[in-house]
Amino acid sequence: MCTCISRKTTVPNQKHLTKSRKMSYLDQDILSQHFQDAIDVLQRHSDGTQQYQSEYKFYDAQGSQPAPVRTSFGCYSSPLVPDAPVYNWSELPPWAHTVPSAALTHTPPPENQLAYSVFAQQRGGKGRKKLRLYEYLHEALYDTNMADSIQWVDKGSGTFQFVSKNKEKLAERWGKRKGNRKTMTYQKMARALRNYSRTGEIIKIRRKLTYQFNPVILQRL
DNA sequence: ATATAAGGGACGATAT
DNA sequence: AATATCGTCCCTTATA
Repeated sequence: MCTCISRKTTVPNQKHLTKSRKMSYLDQDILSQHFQDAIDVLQRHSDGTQQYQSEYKFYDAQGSQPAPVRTSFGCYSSPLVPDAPVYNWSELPPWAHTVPSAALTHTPPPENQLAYSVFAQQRGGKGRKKLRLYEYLHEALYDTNMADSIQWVDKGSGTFQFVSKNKEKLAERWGKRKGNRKTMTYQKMARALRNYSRTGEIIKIRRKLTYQFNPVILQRL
């Protein structure tokens, strides 16, 4: 009884006909990915997962303007990992044409909203905008209790990674935080993350469960 | 071959 | 009323 009605009437085999992506990774990609893996391991073994936590308070209300230094453009890959670029920008990343041009030339509405968002949260309580997913993720990345679910791969470049085993827990918390009706899952959360790839807040990089903040967004968080 | 991760279209829900 | 931002579902494709 009460079986869920199939909510959708999609034609299965027609929808995805248009997408025929050229996959077949280049050897270079695979190599860099393996390099990244190695470096990741090294990093964790050397300085652990939480590095300098104190100086990087999120949403800290001191001096409403942290004097943003946006000079890190032109090299999105981290200075900490010279040999293994976190992202292969030569492949025309999603925000190569959206973010830098938009964000740096004429400050689009999304950023204004973002600024407002952070501002509103600082004021707390009233007029507070809804928490955005990337804000939550950023917050979680600095939450030691979440370290088993999400962690930085390279803080400098804004690269982070979900932990396969506990990623559902993080998703669940996210859903509760938002007060969703149903349980949030990683799959659904990742769907939202994929939307970020279009808008540029966060992109997916070619490592398992690994994403990267847009530097512009990151420095405002 | 199987499991898991990733990608994305379509549409609903909710706050702004 | 319109839009932004997901949330939900569901299906395909890619990778390990």
